[in-house]
Amino acid sequence: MQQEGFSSAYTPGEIERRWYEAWLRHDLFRANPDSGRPPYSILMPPPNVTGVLHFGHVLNITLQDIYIRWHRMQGYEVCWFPGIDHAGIATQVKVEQELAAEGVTRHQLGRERFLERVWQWKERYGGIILEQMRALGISCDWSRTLFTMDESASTAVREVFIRLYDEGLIYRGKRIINWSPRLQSALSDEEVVYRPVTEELLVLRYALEEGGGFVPVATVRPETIFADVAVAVHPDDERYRSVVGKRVRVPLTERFVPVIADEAVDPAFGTGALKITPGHDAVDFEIGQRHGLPLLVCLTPEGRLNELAGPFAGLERFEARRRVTERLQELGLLERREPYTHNVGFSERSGEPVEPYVSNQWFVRMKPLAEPALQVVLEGKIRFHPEHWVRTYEHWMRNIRDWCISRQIWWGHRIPVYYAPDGRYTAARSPEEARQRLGLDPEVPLEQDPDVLDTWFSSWLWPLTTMRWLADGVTEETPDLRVFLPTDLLVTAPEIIFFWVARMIMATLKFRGTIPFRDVYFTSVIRDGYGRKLSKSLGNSPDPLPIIAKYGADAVRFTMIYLSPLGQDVRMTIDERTQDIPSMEIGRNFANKLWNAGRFLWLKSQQYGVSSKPIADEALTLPERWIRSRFAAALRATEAELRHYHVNDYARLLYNFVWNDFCDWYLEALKVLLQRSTAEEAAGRCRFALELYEGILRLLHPVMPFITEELWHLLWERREEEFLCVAAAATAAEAWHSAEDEENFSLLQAFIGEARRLRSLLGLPPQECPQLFIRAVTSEIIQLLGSHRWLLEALVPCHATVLDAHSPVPPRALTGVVRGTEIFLVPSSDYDLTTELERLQREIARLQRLLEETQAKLQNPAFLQRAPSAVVEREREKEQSFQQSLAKLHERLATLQLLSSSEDSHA
RNA sequence: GGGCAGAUAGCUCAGGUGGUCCAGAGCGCUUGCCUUACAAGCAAGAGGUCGGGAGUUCGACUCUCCCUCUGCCCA
Repeated sequence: MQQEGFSSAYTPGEIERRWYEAWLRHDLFRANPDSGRPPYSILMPPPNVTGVLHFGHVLNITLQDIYIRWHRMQGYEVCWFPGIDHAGIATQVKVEQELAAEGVTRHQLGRERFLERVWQWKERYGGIILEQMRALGISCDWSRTLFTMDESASTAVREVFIRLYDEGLIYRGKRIINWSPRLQSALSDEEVVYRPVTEELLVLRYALEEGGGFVPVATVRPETIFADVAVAVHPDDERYRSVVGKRVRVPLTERFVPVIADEAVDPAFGTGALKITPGHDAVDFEIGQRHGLPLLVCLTPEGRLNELAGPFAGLERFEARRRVTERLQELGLLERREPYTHNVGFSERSGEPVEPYVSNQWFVRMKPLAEPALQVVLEGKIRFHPEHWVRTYEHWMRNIRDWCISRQIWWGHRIPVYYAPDGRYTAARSPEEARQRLGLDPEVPLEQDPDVLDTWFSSWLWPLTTMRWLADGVTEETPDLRVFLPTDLLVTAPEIIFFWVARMIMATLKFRGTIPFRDVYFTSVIRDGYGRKLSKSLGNSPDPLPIIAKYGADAVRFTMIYLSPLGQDVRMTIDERTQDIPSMEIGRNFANKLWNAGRFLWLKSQQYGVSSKPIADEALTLPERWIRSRFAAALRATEAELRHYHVNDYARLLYNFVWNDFCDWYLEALKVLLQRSTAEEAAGRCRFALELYEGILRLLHPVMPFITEELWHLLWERREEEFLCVAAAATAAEAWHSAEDEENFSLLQAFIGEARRLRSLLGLPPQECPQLFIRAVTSEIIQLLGSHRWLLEALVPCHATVLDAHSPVPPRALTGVVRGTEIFLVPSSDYDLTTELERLQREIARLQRLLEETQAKLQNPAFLQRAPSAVVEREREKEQSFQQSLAKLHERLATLQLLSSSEDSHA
């Protein structure tokens, strides 16, 4: 394409923009359910419409893209469904903030106009995150993007509500729910976060009606006494046995309430006697129901005391607590007070403590839905990765509670329930249908429920709505549903296993009779250098876009994957001042390495030419056969790692293969090899190298799509409309694997390594070539080293001579032993032998220790008797090899000692 | 309070089914090098009683139990 652009450093920016644009222009990501190819599909967890890209997304999205791209190259018909979530409360809060800046409340604006504002806001800011994701190169099918408030999704939501309502699985009920006084809305259990708070535990005196004393009652919420309906003790509690059944007076009121006995009371807590306030506590609510107690409510939805509180009415709840406590003290009804730390629920969205509150809400009966959803996971029809999440899932599913789906906000799917003036109500698609269902005349006015549905009520239908199920309210079958459901993989954060994953399983089983996905990958949680979750408020959640701009999308993708082991959190040091992530250098350096390997091959191709066929197998040298065998192994291993969702191992494997095997050894060998070849051979070797390198690009494409696409075009004559993105995956022939070549080459590597070690002791400049003597013991080694002398000489570097076992060697030399074979490096005359003497002595001591350990084992009769014979045999071999090496080193030591003493005497 | 995960080199982490190279990588550090692609690099090196204790075993970083600490989820 444009080979003059092969610079010495990889510059990602322009390349990434160019290729993403080209992929989109050629419509490479659009799925065709009718292609007849085997399908592979993924549902993208829809980011919130209010969302901005953070590193959790980067990891999540990259993981999905890897699997999508990998399967695309394997020949699957791939479909990745993107979308956006309307994020009810989060979005409404954002827009209300905007209004607040203008000095307007949503109530002043009214429902209609407020919703218009939200839609305007959505048009302006919604989906920015999808734009941001494009910078990562994700290959999802943009033509299928769905917004959870789209007409089609909303229709399906309404139909599902009506179906469940008709089946009796959705009901309206009075329940204690989590109420946010600030949001004026119910919250789901999942929207409440618990934090330890130190408050005061008060012991109050509830006077016995008959006189003669008090029952001491412990509470942290004195302001709710106005709604007390009983005092409860444990049935076995001796202290209170005599008062059970009697009546006590609620302090500050004229009311008398019974003392009851209930198993739920913990006798060890406080005084063992609790006030029962069913209107303001979930446990009390249940106790109240068990004992048929009345229900009193003394707080308003705004969190202020109501008329039940008499003179305290109108006070805000925490102010009320102080005032009530004061008054109790004045009246001598406060026995004692002590600090008490307990967990208090806070609203995740608005931050204030939630108020347990009795109100009319809509619920989904979960038990019947949970049962089959648990089974498909326990039976392994859906597999979790890592597997341990199954236990958490099971625990939750077995203890599941009904799902409160109504929210007292305006932005969301309005509950399709209509109320008649006579108080009757029904779910319906329209007021007309509601009148019909209720048997009312057309002119009877109806009122629609003002509440909207929990955001997750649309999310749990995601596998269905993305594929257009009931998009028009009637059509149950679509091409996408037929081909792409069940999807193959879901990649998501573990914290939404209950909000989302579990409920999608329930909904898809319920409405489609199938599982929504086969594998679920729970991603790592990204943390900063201190182990804290990344969050905007902590200032430790950098914007990925500048980091992508700085290091390149491929580098960021690669680093994230490289650092993310399955089931383990990821720690990344973040520079809080510059918002930089230094570990991104891993990926950037690797990309640069890959780039330069390509540049090297390109330069060599220019120099030697490239033949149309690679060099014949018979003409291949050991380094070439070795790297081909290693490539075959890397290919097999990467596929296995990806299949097992060990993505970090996939990245590490390729990193090590490219860097250590391909660049450090094969390319270094190739430099020498090309010089030693005829022109024809050299062109064939270039061809061979290029084909191998192309295989590497194919292996790396799923994780580093841009740089691999660019190199794929730079190094070959490609037509404009050819893309690595849709090319076939790499392959390797069976015959490429050769254990013998791998063994022989690793032997050469060991010799080169030892020689380099000796060489570095001399501190020689690179041009200088010392003499290297190798005294080989077997003819195989003599043969191997003799025929690869050129490789040793180039890579050490040195002048090498291979000798047989009994040949003399120069007395002044540094010594090493590689698997029983001695090597000698001859230093220049001024080298101080004492350094070498000391080194030899250390080496001897080290081997001596090892020998002793081995011998200790071999002298242990229990070991000889019980250990498997193969293990014993190996120990014997070790013993022998240590002894041999020691003998040689001792011999050297003696020679050198003699030499150095004679040198001393000369001096 | 219930459940789960983890504790290995200064930092971040690898080390299925116990013996295999005196425990590995990257970064950082030390030394020498701008050596025919890459200083975002090359070569060599230092650095760990594998959280503590007990047990099982001929043998434990690897299995069991207890303890300590860290984090997460749920109530």
